[in-house]
Amino acid sequence: MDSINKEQSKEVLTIHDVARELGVSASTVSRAISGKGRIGEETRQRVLQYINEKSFYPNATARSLAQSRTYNIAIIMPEVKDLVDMPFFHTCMHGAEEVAQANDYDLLVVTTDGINLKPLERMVNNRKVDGMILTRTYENDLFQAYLKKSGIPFVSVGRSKDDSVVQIDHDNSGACKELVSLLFSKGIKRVAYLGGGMEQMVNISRFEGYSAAYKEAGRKVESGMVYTGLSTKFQVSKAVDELLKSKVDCMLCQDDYICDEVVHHLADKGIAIPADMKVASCHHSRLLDNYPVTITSLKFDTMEIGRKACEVLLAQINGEEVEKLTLLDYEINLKESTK
Amino acid sequence: MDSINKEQSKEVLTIHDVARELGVSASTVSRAISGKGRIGEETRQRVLQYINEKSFYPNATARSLAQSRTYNIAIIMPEVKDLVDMPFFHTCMHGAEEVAQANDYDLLVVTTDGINLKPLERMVNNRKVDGMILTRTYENDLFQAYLKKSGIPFVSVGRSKDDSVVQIDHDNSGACKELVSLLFSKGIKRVAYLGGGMEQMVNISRFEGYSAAYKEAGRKVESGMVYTGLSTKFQVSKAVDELLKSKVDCMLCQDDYICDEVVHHLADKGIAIPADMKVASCHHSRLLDNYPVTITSLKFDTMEIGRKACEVLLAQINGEEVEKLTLLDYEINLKESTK
DNA sequence: TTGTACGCGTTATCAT
DNA sequence: ATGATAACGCGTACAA
Repeated sequence: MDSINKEQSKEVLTIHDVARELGVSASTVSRAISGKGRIGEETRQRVLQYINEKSFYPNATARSLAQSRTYNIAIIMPEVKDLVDMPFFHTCMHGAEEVAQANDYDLLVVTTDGINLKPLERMVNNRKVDGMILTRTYENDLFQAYLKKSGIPFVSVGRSKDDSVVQIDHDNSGACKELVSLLFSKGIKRVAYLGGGMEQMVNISRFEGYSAAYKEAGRKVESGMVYTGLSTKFQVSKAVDELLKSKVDCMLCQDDYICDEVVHHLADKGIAIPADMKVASCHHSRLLDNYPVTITSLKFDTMEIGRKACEVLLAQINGEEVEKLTLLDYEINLKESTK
Repeated sequence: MDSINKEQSKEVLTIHDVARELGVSASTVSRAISGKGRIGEETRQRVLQYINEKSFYPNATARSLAQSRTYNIAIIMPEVKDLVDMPFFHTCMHGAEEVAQANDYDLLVVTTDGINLKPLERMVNNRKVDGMILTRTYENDLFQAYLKKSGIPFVSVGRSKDDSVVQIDHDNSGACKELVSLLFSKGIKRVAYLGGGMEQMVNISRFEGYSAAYKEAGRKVESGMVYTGLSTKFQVSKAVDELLKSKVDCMLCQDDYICDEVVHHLADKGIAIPADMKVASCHHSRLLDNYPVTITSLKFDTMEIGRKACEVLLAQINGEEVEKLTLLDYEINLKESTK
């Protein structure tokens, strides 16, 4: 009587219920499910079939507690102010999620501005995740410093100044270098650079590539042809105006946001692309697809960087030795804008 | 000796360590932290001060197990194909996360296409979350049906055909109705409608509003002025071409994606907005900010819908009685395009 | 191969 | 007000 009531009142099955029903012990059921430890193939099948029939799913929380493993990871997302940044981070997140799911992991989102450590601390202290993915890196990165100190496994999407940090990135530097070299080889001599904030590593990498191309060509970057720290449309258009006075052949834009403004401003001025001015972008997005003239740009597989970051993180969580630096491939799309 | 070793080998503190150190019992520490149950103010302070000093944080997993509560919720995101959809869902997610964090909850992301139930089932079966937010609703919604059957608390961002589902939405219908009525009152008589797939509830709501405005004006919607199911640029431009033959005054676009194409196509045709044709959009995004002419549109606070959805879900999880339907406000921005 | 017993770190019930 | 003790559901060393 007692046992019947007990059984009926159970909302969901536990490993013990299954064990009792099958006349085996709970540990046997556990072994059958996890595949760890020796177990007779026959009983194994019997258990698996039963839990499949009854659609029993082991309690993830209990498993977490017993294994001190949450099967969760977190992805730290920046607060996106510019809409153009959103596709990158969102798609990256999606890639990470895909790999996470495939490994029976779940993905937790944490959004932070670039300053406040609180959300990170909370996540670390609560121990609800086994590791973290950092999706925007800075030259002086407080988040990395904190995570390193905390001891929690993490990887960074984007380069770090700290070599001990596990980094996954597109080869932004190599890509920009090759792009500029390619422009040179097409007879485009004076390539100007229009960039945003240099506190973000991705922007540093791109500028490095630009500089490297000049160096390899035996030339020096002319200071008058480089604009960085551009954050508003007005600043971009002003930079364009100044560059127009100094006889540049091509404007290389650090990202599609800047490129968007450059294209519009040139159009307003009645300057034809590519006849009067070449334009190229260090980052492609569909924003660039809306122009009458197609834009030469670098293309990175954003989903892939998310996937890779998650793969490396999981490997690290599993105690495997991982590469400190994983550089992903890029595509250079030569289009009309540099013809 | 034994106890010293034990203490030293501890990686992180537990509630028992704290208890032993303070000469109290574990339950007292628990009470001090949770605030539940009676406890002397003096000891309470003593415990709180100690755990603050030692920066002790209770193990979230253990707490989950004991309370059968995960302090996690999931947000189900659609796989975004159109870039224009991304801001909505991403911002909505951000809003939800904000409220979640504020309530000591964490947010898990699950991306699904509109068909495959597996990711949802996995989430439900694993019991890693206390509830879910559904962010895209369909007229015939398999996800809602499944979640309802599963018994897990959930809310939907967007309307549902099922009245028993807890829904949070902008008043898309009301907004569209008011917009069209406003256009009528400005002397704009023939307002055409260009919309996408009618399997999504948001699109159904908008069209309902459009129809309602006609009805209120004592007029009937002319079938030749309504295009739905538009999904490619080509389809949109073809619809525009056809409408141009039939003397419409204004093209009302269901979303910014369609509006974008309409604006571009009209420009290609040399048709001036608003002189030759008025244009309005049922959804605003920064995509619309890039045009030479500003576009009349509806504006919804996307962050707010995410926040609200999370609030209602948490209330529901806490066993509170919640409204079945929460409609959020909207803004109508009258701009040049309908002057 | 299988079962027993204990640990994982809390919360909650019942005494005191 | 506080403490002992039993859950919560699973994993695992150890024993059989």
